[in-house]
Amino acid sequence: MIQRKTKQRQAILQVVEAARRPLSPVEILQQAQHLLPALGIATVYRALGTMLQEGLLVPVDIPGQSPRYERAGLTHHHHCACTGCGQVFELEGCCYTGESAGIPAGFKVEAHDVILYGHCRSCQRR
Amino acid sequence: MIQRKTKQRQAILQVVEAARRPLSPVEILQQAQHLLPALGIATVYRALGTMLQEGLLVPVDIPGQSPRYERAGLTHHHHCACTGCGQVFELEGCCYTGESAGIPAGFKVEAHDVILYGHCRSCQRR
DNA sequence: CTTTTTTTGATAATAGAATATCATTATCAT
DNA sequence: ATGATAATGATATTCTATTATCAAAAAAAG
Repeated sequence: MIQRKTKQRQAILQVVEAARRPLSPVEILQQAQHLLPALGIATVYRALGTMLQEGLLVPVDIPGQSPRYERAGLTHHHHCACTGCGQVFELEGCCYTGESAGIPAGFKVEAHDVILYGHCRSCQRR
Repeated sequence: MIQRKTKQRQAILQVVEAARRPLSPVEILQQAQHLLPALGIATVYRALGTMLQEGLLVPVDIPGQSPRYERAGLTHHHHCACTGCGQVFELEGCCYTGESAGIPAGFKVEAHDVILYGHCRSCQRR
């Protein structure tokens, strides 16, 4: 699969790398359109697909929401999500010890996720 | 909203209460059809909706999957999900201490979730 | 600059889950 | 048992996210 260097992909990557939080495809589209107003949503999905394959990005899944994406290679961390506006933020570090009771016999844990839910500052007043 | 006692709702509630793990709407449909073969998916969704409102059930959200449901009132716990077959299992207790670094200023944490991912015994051999 | 081939953007198509519709059936109060 | 009305089941519809299509534009190579 040959990859050409296009303005669109550069803009998309730039937006994701500059973000301090994981972004959804639509958020990426909107922010990248500040750089390239004609950018289309299909291009965003295509770029996300190849960047995932290339290992430049990783998905961040929050239940009930479309997947977010953040740049790969960040130190191990988790996220918190605002129930009001849907924004997702990064946390630092991880409290998970690797031990849990009740794991079914034979189940091999390979990954884990911790998500905090709440309301962000702007959504407090409701 | 008046609630009549129907065979369908009894079967649905019975299936959820008997399950040792959270079930998706389709899983509930399939298992309840062992009791009531003519049961339709619309009835399952309707029953889940009212049972959620009544507080009989609570949703269990796993990223990228349709929501599961389990009976309400269980002690605080979390879940693990098999990446192979998609089954979700209950864990016991909770390791989350309530402290996390990097919470954005003004963000008020109201809930949290911990999910372990891996492969269950039957999905090991692949 | 020209040619070749990939990428783009607009939009149609698809897929999956959840909801709405409505004639029929079942429940409940009398 | 009967009548009023809620619930059901089959299916159509909606909704939303993602993918496919294809002519036009852009990138890379010569």
